[in-house]
Amino acid sequence: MCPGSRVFRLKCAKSELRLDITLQCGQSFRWREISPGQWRGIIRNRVWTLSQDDSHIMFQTHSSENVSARQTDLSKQVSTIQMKQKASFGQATKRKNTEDIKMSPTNKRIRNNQYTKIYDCEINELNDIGENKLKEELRNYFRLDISLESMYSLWSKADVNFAAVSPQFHGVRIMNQDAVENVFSFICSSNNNIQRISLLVERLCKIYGSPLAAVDGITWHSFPGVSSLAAPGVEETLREHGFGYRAKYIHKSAQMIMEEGGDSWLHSLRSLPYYECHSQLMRLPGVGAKVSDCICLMSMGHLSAIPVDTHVFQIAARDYLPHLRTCKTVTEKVYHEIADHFRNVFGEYAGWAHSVRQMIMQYSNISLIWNSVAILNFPRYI
DNA sequence: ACCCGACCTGCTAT
DNA sequence: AATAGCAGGTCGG
Repeated sequence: MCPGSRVFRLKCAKSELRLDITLQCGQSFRWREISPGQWRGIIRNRVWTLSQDDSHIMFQTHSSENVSARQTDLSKQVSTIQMKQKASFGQATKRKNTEDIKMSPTNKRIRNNQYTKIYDCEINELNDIGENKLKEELRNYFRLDISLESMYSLWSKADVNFAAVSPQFHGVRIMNQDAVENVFSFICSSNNNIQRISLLVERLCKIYGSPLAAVDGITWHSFPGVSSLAAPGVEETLREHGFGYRAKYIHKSAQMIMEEGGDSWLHSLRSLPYYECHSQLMRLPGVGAKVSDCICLMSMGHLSAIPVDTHVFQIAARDYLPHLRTCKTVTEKVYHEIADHFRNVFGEYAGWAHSVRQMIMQYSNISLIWNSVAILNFPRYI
């Protein structure tokens, strides 16, 4: 572990949580394996490092105390200007943002590293967080209040395929993610691969997020607020940064969320019944049925939501619903038929069960491609 | 109601 | 060395 901040232990059997698959299976796109068995990422605007043994999760959090002190006056100026721009999104002109885009790579590098000083005071206030509160955040993020062992045995009874693949892969969890991060990450996911999704999400944070802490020389940024993604010029900027057609979706969705009432509107969807939540999210540009279900499942607390992607469609047609083999495309009707089928099979936590099965299958396949003898590792990103 | 092509980008496999 | 093919989709005709 990185020296400087204290390492805590949270009692948690490995059969209840397996970090490697859970963190790298395409739920969240911001976790990195910084050394074997050691993961670093962000929960609730704090940088965490996690590892585990058979009985405990070891964790530590990182604050900007660790940010190296090198900072020039120039970069301070740059960052102050940037902050002002961010703060006054309402009055920000398109031209200001265009200037932003055209910054030289050097200036960009300076800028990206250097909001830090400004945030020091805020972060230091956060330092006073007790061990118990951190543990609570961890429990909440991984939904540790739900016992997985009993769920696995339930799901194994419900589905022979689950029973077949699950024994070697206990502890795969659906995380309870931040809704804003979830929405925009999965807008990035359309017609895309995990490697590039991770890259885009990281880029989004670097451009529009704020620095949280520098750890081992790497500055970690918060996920951008909705208002900064709704600001003028965002689409153009994101296009220049390789987001392709998703740039428009991100910008328009951010604007729509702001019109509806911002974060509080998004969070209020949690309390709607699943189907209503699902259709409300689908109003956002770039959010179709599949992405909406990802969000329902991973950040809205609707654990019966089943994201049906092309892969799920193929498996469903092959192994469960043969009459769908002739379908050319996944229409809304077919989509719901597949989702409803798995909800009937698995019951209340169908989305979790189904995702675990998919992840395991995917994990196994990918590993087998990488090493034809043993199941070793998930591919590393970046 | 269903089907189809277009859409950005970057990595693979010919 | 160039180029089709494709990746956990979405949208509009």
